[in-house]
Amino acid sequence: MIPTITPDTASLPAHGSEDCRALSEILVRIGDKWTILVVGALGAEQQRFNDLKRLVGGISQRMLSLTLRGLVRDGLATRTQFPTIPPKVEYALTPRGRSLLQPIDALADWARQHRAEIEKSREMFDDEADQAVA
Amino acid sequence: MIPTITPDTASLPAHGSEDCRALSEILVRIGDKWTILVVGALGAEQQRFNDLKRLVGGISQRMLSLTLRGLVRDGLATRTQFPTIPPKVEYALTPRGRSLLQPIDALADWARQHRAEIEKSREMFDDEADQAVA
DNA sequence: CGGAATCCTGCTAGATACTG
DNA sequence: CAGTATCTAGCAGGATTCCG
Repeated sequence: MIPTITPDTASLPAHGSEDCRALSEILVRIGDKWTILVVGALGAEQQRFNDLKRLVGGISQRMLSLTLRGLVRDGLATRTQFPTIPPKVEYALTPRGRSLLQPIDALADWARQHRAEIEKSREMFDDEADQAVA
Repeated sequence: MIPTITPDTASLPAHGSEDCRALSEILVRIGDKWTILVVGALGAEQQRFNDLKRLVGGISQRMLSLTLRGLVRDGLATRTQFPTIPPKVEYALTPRGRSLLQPIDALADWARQHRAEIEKSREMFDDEADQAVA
């Protein structure tokens, strides 16, 4: 029986190959188009729905709503609604949500350090591809 | 002019709000369904195409091919082909690719530490939703 | 203001078949 | 063995509309 790596039973050699499926799971969770940006927008302080919408430029109401509900569902954010008129709802990161900022920042650091090189690699790669065609 | 956070001009408050778009970029890069698993499979040592296909269970030839090409394009992996019959191609992480393993592992650690709690939060959230319906 | 419901569409990724 | 080419279904996500 050879152990395989699947999105459901993922493993990274660095950690042995039992159950790193956890990594795959959370990447599905935070690897989508908006979650990280919303978490970032919530990072400093709690925010109201439309403030978040403005802060995270380009997001639709639908996707902001879905993203926030996902965060709340996973206990990464809280939703507090005030029964005023007009209604007011505030979202904030939970301690668990804030703890996510650290590995996220590590990734962001890596991204900043390697962005230029990666961009250069891409150009080289694409240029070679063009030459191969010509 | 209020600065906004978009997938193209992303920012995390933790790092000031100029150009954390880099994070969003690399999340698009590694946040997909297969890249992390392939990087993980390449983590220990170089691998041949069909070995990777076996290692990363469930991936199609097409997606493995596309994923590998993306990694090579970004200078995260190398492709070495031997003009033998039958052909033999080996993929390996570059130093840059290996350096990615560290922030990835930080994320994996976070995932392992919080997986159970998140799972519990989800069940609670879903139960409450069910009650609301009933 | 803060959503939910509906509709519609482009792209992703799986399956299959073919090639050097 | 190591891919590419083609076709297609499903779904993510945008736009729009309506509601408390």
